[in-house]
Amino acid sequence: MNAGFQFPPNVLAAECPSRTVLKHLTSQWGVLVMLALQGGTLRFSALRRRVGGVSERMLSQTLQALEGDGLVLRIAHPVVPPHVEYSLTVLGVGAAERVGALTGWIEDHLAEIQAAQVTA
Amino acid sequence: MNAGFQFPPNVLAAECPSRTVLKHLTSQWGVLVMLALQGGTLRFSALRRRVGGVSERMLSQTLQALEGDGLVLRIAHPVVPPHVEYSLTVLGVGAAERVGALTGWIEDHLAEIQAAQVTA
DNA sequence: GGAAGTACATACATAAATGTTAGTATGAGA
DNA sequence: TCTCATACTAACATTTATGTATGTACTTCC
Repeated sequence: MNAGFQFPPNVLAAECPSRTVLKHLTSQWGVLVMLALQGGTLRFSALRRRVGGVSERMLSQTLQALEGDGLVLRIAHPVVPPHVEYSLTVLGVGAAERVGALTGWIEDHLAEIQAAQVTA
Repeated sequence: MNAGFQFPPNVLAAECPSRTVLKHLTSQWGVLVMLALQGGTLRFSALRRRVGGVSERMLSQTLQALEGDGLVLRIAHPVVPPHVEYSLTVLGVGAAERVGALTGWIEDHLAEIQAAQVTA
């Protein structure tokens, strides 16, 4: 059924397949896309406006990676001006919660961090 | 006191300073180092052995970034064969908890994710 | 005596991430 | 008619991340 991996999964192990998922989720744009989709379904261009600084290319690549991991659902309506909607899968909602907890923590403690930066 | 940033902090905004901290924490090695230090104080070489795949160069750079954000504490004992200890600061403990929640989630749901990858 | 371990820095080289520009097919609005 | 918006892809250029090799100063173990 599965290849010869070590179990249970451990991200600290270099060859653990969880590393790939970790990379997708913690990539610069991966984090932000998950966060943006936490607010609900969004179209490609709306997502692009929501995530400050993403290029179309990066957004599309990031979405494909997350879709490939089963975290994001892509629904394309075959209409003439393209209409595609992105949302979180059930699995994605769980991941987004943890990602959101991290970014939320950073936002809440940014002042303290900046104070530490000056002192150090 | 502070420059002309927008408040409150918002990672979805391209110019928000929280983006820098996010980058450090979600960098490939940043995540893993925080995780490794969750288990307690470690010396440089022990840390290197713990985090599968890091090179000395990356480990040292990562530690410096995290130290600069006030998340990691570095204590150097001025002895002849160098002896340096790394640990999480109070601030770092909070960050590590969120990072750990994310990596833990990934490890716990890796099977589901892999199933989705095959199907998709 | 020679090898190995410690905690790095520095220089160089390469791999990976990201950005920029242009292009596609078509409909709506000025 | 001309431009804009949509959701992309492909090609190319650049920046950033990461790896590799080497050196250091001194000590301990074989």
